[in-house]
Amino acid sequence: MDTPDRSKINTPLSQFEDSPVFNYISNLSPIEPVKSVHITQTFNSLSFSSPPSVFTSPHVNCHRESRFLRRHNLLDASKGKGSSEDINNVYSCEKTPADSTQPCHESSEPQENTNPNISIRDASIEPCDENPNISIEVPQGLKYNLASPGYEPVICADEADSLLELPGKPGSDVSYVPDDSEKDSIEGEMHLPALCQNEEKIEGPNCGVDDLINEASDLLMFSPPNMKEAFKDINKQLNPSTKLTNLRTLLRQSATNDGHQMHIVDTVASGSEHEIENHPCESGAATDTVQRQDKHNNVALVASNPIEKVDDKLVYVTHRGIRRRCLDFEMASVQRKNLDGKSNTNSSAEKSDEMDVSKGKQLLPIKHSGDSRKCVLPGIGLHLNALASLNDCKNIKIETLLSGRQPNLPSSSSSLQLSASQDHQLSLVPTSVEKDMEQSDNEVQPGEDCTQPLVHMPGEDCTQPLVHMPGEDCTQPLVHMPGEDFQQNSPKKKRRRLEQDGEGESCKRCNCKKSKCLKLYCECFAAGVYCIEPCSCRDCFNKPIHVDTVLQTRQQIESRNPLAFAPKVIRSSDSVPEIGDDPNKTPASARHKRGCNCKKSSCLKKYCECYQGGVGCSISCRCEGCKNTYGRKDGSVHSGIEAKPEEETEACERGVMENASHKTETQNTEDHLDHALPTTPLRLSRSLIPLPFSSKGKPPRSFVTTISSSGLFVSQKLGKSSAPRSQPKFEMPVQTVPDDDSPVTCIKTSSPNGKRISSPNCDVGSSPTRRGGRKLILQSIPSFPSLTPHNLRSD
DNA sequence: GAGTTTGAAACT
DNA sequence: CAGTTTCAAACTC
Repeated sequence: MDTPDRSKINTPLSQFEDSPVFNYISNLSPIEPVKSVHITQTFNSLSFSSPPSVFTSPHVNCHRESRFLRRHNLLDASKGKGSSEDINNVYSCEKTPADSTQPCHESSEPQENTNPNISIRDASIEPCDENPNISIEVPQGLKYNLASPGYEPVICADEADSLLELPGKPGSDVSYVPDDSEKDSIEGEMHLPALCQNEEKIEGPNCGVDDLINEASDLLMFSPPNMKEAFKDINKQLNPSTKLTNLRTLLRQSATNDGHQMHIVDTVASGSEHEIENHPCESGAATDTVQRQDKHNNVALVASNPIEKVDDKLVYVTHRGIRRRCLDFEMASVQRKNLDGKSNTNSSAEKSDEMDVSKGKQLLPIKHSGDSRKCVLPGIGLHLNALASLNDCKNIKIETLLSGRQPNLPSSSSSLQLSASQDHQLSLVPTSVEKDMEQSDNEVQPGEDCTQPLVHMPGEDCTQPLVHMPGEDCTQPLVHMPGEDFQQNSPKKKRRRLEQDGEGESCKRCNCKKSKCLKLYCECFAAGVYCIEPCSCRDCFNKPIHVDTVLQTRQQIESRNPLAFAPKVIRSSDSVPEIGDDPNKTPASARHKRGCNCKKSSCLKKYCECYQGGVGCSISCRCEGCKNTYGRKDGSVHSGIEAKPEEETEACERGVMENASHKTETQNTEDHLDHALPTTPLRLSRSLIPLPFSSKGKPPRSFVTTISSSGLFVSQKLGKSSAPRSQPKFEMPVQTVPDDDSPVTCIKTSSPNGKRISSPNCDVGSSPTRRGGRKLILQSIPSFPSLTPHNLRSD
């Protein structure tokens, strides 16, 4: 693949050089010509792909997440194929990411984050978000290229700078690359004009270069592999052509910087692709390295790319979509990396891997996080898991707070039906989540065990690794990743540890033997998450491969009980304690949706879902001899959460307490940091929460809710600040506001009898439910812009 | 690690 | 809707 392209590229370049036009352009700004060409290709591919991706079914989401694969595929595709829809999707996704990176918004993040990791995360994350939004965004990307000048030359320039000068070089390369892509002659034309415009605007000395660089970087983002080739060719050609002094300088810089650029670009574009990034980084060292990288990348891509096989695709995609899946997917890469790292000294490729590890420690982790997140998003669409996992991760890190977002995920998943609207929602959710995640990750890493994140990254399963990492052996995830079956790992121990830590729940690990992980017995499935390696389940169908089965099963279950996947615990207090109180008579801030039915555990053990969720029992509970430390059914314990400490004797409680303290601390810190970092969102997302909104949480709602939820969380933070919560499972009320609220209220309202309320009806609207809705709504309203819809709904 | 307890989920 | 069974987590040893 590469070879032919290179040859192609070379010829065009030489031609350009010879042409007077080329000279003229070079004089003005060497980049321009290149850009025009390059852009055209990129856009073309992107533009075409993007729209489909957006509208595509849930799978699309997954694809989005699987940027790596996509990229790889894209690369391959661009070189040779580029036929499959998936590929197109990938492109679109990539585009969006790239675009995102380019655009001031996205780019700003990377820039802002001095830490490579952060930048990467953001980049990776952003794309996902954007993707969802996307349908439109893709066009934006195009627009950007075309209209980019208008879009914000200044910002772009800044971004470009932030991206590094490297991009500039790459950009040149990129431009060449497009040339290579003979495909888009037409597009090329289109782009050219745009480029011209850009150039004109750019005409400013600095601006021109920066812009070019930016664009180039963008291009690179889109097609890293091409970039490499382009670089090679460019270097060769450029060097010969003395005319392009600027280019030379750029190239020289690029030689040193390439690695950085590549990293950035790759990270941003691919998000997850360690491999790619690594390669680029290595390549940065020397052009030769670039070639190697190209090969290496290809290899990696091939290996990693599941796309080749449909099943593989699904798997990978889903994985990305889902943390766990990401683990699998990434695991392979990780293993590779690890292997490379170990043996790496020899091969450049290996070096690249090492680069990832060493250099990238920051990057990798970030990337991983980002990837995982990304994956999550897709996963979300397919399965709630992703979200949950994300949340889990966040929770793990922060462990504190909020729960909020997962619900959204579930809802989306619950809907399963992937309507365009849903997609959008999904996209939205992910974005917020991702941001949060990113933030959290960023923050967390530093604060926590940075090492862990690094470790995780590879596997990423944010859920576990993150959790484990800190306390346990971060390495485990890696180990698992490789492919093992979690079975080997003792899930119980892990769970216990996690639980003790206080947040084990976030990382769901099941041990199902007969349910095939397709029933609510399975925690993973119930949480809307795919089973991961750590799981010791048997005959597990709760895997990306069996997406269809999972979805169908979910639908069936939801048909029976719309709230089946809804978060079991609702926290009213988090966002707005006061509001939360309403629903329940019980003091506890949060309430279990259905309420427990404990008879022997006195609601003092994890057998009790309320206790397990860190919430007090409510009227809806039918428990006997309730002694729930978080709040008794009779309401004796008012501040259930606060009360916890009293009775809590269990390690879990301890963990909770600790977590709570940590949470409070983290929250406080985060709150302070919120401005700088999106920590808040992170918290939210991390908060755990699993997922479950689905129940009724219809995807669309989740959408809205998610957005609003973030706001809610924010408000919560501000309002409550520290109230520690130990709610592993719960999701959050706020986010779910619409959905959850109804259910919650229903629960509460219905609960009087003491019987569980399945409450499908409740959602609709019993008066009581309205209350819950109101509360939630109120909370959400302030926080989010999107509130309007909610309000309307609530109304 | 194996076995028991527990309560939710699923089934009738 | 109630009762029973199934299931897997939680817990104990």
